[in-house]
Amino acid sequence: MDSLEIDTPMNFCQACAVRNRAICADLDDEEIGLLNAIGRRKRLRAGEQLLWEGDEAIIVANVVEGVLKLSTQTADGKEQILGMVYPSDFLGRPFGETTPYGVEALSDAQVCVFRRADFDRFAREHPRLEHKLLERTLAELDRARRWMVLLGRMNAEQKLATYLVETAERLLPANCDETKLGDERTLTLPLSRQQMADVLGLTIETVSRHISKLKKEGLIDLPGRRELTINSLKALAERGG
Amino acid sequence: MDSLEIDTPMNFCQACAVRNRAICADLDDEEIGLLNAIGRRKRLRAGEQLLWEGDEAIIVANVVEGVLKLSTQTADGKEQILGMVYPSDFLGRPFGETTPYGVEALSDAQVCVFRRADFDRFAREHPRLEHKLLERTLAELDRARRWMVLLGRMNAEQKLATYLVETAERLLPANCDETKLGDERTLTLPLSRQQMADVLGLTIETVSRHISKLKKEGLIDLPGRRELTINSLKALAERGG
DNA sequence: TTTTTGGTTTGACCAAAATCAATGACGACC
DNA sequence: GGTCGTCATTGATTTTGGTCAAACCAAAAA
Repeated sequence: MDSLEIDTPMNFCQACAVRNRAICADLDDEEIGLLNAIGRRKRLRAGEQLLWEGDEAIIVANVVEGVLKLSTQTADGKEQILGMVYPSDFLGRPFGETTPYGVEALSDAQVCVFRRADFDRFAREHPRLEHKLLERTLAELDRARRWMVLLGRMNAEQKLATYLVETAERLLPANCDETKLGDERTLTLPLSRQQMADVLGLTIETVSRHISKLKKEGLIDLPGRRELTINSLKALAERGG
Repeated sequence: MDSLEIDTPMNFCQACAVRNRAICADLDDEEIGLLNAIGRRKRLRAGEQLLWEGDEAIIVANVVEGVLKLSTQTADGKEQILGMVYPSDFLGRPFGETTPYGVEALSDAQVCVFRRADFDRFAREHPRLEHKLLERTLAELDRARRWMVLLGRMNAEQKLATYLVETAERLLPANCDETKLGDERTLTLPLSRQQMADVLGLTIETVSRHISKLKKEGLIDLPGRRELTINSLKALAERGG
């Protein structure tokens, strides 16, 4: 299957949901028009793979909608999730020969796809875009390094608590605190237990055990397998070290 | 102490040892002159700290000579080394408020230091420099992510073997192989056992034990505490998973 | 030379997480 | 409503790496 298969022409950047947050935010109308001409909108179903690890780096993309994971396999078959990308995030490896990780949609998703060669050329000719990309890449590097501390120096409980706090901060309605009740402290986990294990460098059993432990201790509740209620974000954050 | 203390004015980029490899490589003479005007050469002694974690991001720098480590502390006092920088590498956090890691010289070193504000302005006005910085940052992100796999999914032996192979590949004379004898397969380790532990997310005892194990098994020899002889790079690489 | 010092090695023991193995629960589909 | 398949939980056991403590060693200082 051709990975540049076109689902929808990307005609209307103007109406794009992430127009003001993605790396194209600083471009003027003329530039947007040019970018429009080299990009294509693509829809992905949950579970569909956009890029394979080690592939020639043919494409890069902007996320418009949905959540995707970046991940890699070890020689002995274990998986490590390297990062998650959300709407307005950029993915792929510009200015590189191969894509160093696989990309898979975790939910149904929409992305703007560019051939890497086209994108590289466009970027070099448009410093404002390159600047945005640089700022994002620097922020991503900071994030990867914080995650290195989690992977290298935290125990299972700290890893899990840190992950849950981070997830809550991203997904829970803003300025939610302990005083809120019910739904407002409940979120839908974007990852399965196995995927959490792959993010945290643990096994599924260890994740499950520590989630149960946090529940038993009253810090969280589990209305459903994919539902999580935070009873005390503060206490949870303290467990994160 | 003012961290912009000047040791030597950075007058002669032309004569700089890393002139053709650092991010300034693509600049023309006029641009180099401008960059020259905002940078200062600084010497560091082994063990001296250039940046403190959490500091306002006042400065960024290019490494001219020596090796430095980027590292961070956890709440419970453990250290995680996030990366090492070598001559021609860039360090610091441009376009950011705070420096997310401490920087310490592991050997005597020389760096070109810039006030962050000056550097940021210069970079925005010189897309060729920004492009170089972007390429480096992307490469660094790839490297950080590969390290995440090591930290998250490898056991102690795999971590150590991987580290030793990587170190050998950087420090051993090029195209060295098993057929070589004696000195040509021996290198000086740039890190102490404790620092290796901090890079690999282990304790010093575990590092020591596994080094002894690899020695007992004949894959390596230890002529001195800081000396390492590789008997079989291939076999060592296999241990790395 | 002897002493001191700091990094390193080694051993005994312990705790945490992985592994192995059932069992349980939920949703999709018939 | 029942059955299948997937995912999650729980328990028993093993393995790994961490912790604590002691010995070791080499280089620098006295």
